[in-house]
Amino acid sequence: MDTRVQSTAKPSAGRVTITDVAEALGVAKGTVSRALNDYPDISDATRQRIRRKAELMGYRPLAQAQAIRTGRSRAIGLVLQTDLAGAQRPFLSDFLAGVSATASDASWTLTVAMSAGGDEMLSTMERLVHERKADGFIVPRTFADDARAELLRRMNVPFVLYGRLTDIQNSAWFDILGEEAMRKAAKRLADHGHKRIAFVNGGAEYNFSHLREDGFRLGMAQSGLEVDPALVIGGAMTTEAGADAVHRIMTSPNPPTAIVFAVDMAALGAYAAAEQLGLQIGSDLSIISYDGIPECAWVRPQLTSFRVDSKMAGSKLAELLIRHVRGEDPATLRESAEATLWPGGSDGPPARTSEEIARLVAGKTLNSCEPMGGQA
Amino acid sequence: MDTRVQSTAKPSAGRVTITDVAEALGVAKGTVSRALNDYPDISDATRQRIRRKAELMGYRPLAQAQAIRTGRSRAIGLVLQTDLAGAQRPFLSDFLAGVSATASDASWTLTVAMSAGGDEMLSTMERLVHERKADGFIVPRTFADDARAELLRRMNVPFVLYGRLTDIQNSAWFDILGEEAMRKAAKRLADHGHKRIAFVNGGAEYNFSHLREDGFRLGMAQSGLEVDPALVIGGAMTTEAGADAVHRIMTSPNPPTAIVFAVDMAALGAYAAAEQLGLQIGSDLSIISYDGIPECAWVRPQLTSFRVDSKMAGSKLAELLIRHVRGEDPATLRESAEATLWPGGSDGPPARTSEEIARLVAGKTLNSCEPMGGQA
DNA sequence: TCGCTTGCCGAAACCGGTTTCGTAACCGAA
DNA sequence: TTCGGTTACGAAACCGGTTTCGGCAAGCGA
Repeated sequence: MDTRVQSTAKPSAGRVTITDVAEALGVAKGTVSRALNDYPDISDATRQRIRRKAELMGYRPLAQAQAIRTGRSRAIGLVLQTDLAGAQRPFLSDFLAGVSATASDASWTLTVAMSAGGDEMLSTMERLVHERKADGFIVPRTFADDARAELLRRMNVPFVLYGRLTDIQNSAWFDILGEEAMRKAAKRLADHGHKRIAFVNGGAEYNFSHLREDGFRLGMAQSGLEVDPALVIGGAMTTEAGADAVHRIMTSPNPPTAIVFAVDMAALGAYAAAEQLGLQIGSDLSIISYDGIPECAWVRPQLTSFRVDSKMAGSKLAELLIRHVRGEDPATLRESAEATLWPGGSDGPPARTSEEIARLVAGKTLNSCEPMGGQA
Repeated sequence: MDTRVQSTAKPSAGRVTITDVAEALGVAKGTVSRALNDYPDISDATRQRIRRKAELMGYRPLAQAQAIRTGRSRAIGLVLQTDLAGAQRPFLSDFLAGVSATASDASWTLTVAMSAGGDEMLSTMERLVHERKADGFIVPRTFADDARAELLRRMNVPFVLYGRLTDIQNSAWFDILGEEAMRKAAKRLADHGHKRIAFVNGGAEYNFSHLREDGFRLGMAQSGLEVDPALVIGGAMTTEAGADAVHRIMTSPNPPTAIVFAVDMAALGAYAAAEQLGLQIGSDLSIISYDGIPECAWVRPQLTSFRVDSKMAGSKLAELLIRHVRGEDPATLRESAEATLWPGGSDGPPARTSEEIARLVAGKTLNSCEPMGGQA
């Protein structure tokens, strides 16, 4: 009768270790390791035998244990900026879903940290690398001059940028062609019959802002329209900033009949501003934006926007990073995708001329102007 | 020929290891380990000496290496449900910020995974445990009967629930007292002068739904009002479901003048429904909700809601989990907090009686009724 | 037949820690 | 002075893997 007690409080509680597999086959554990890792000095017959047995026993190597020798633990690092919580809120969930799905499929995991910007973020990344909690990083929201990329390059840690970098550095990236969307937005408005079209850009510190402005200008040029420098405003990343920009633009002497926004959050500010100025969005003022955040469907009329598939982006970035860590040349790890137009009711043929709008607005602006009231 | 990319550099590139510290002091590395881990058989003098030197050299133990012996890698696990992406979107960013901040302070890290619900989620958690990528879990959105909690209990893995559990199981949790908010919401509406108040609840599978309904009923009772069973609808977790519920409630023979919602996402649906029915929110129909998601500030009038501090919740949960993993009795690891009222313009004294509303609505409902048009 | 590769695998060192075990040195009591 | 018991630490085993090293046997050309 078997009277053994199972109370072994070993840390390997229940796990199948490489030693178990080796003993079951009567081979050395080094042989098992080499067989599973495709070393060339293991015969095909033995490799097959070990493979099958390992599979059968449900052996899965412990990433931790591998890491202390190899330095790699199959973990993707993602450090988010705390003070951008509002800006990333709409995307984060989808983005994480994409990253996580791809990571899981490859038996990788995802280590997430949030920190303030600047040096704190850099030291967080350094800590994760030193503690081997991340083999490489996804770097979201690439800055025109990105300290994170610099740090990682210096430490020789693989990374993939979400957003291209201007300088011709040897880095991997995935990006959505925002400039193409901006070009199409300008053309779409021109096709509606708009002549004076404004552009509200995001922060100049982000690399995408420059690209999107280029795209807008290209679209205008292709439609035979001129860009009035007075109608290009930058730095609008929030609803408040967007509302403020719209207010300034629409109260100028020669207001536009349409506005292209680089980011949805700014475009949403147009609704409050338009209400204040007595303008109807979709007729008096057409707007098209970019991002495709769910809030687009909240406002009336719904915001026409170019939708970015954040889940796909996360998935792609994870894939590129894993390939990078596995040794592929980063220069070959560059991909892009396009945003797709989601038409709402916020754009259409101009209902009034610039002069009519100016008169209309002039009547309203005698009152004080508070960009956005309430909780936000 | 071996084409794999072998790491040529030492894995410990630049790191200070325990051996470095031991050699620098001329002691055995076991001694360093015991000194830093507060073993009782190390003299105070030696302990101090080692502590100082380790600090000075910038030694930080490698969680991975510790893990293969101790089984713990100082990592918090968080598995999110993919198909709830929409529902968690508003909170996720803040929540992660809280978890991450507390984790970082304790030199812990956060491993995030997303998966579909059901068995896939359970096996994801199992994988993370076996691979030692998580020492314990934060379990968000507790179900009334929660398979995750069961699994973790069976595997003897520490976890902390975000949301109480009904059965008197020996588990740790943090929770916001939603029932208290619902009670206050009912009272506030009663104080406005409302007599007929409806309640739109979340899904019955969530434990919080039962608690919130109890809170609503308590508030009604305390205000001397009766709850009409016809005015209590459950299962509304999305905007569409909320709009649908409002439509059903307001087209009933004896409609209410106010509605309390268990979740903001459902409450937001009231705006579309009210517009369709020709009702003014804030006067014809008062609504108060719960969650305090940023979208509350988007709608007009702004939604009065009880705001949950998700960042604080994440932070608390992380703290409780770490203490749990460190050995504290889970029964002592239970905390709660209250949501705070954020007044908007969506509630006020009733502008019409139930009969007037019924007549008003009757005139509108001749047309077809589409709950929500557009992209969403 | 001999010597030399070459293929294949076992043995052992190693990674960076933790934990067990054994013992020298010190202590107070006899 | 001797003896038994602590105290405090070194040495070594161990965790679960990877990687190096060396040796045996088969294969090959001379």
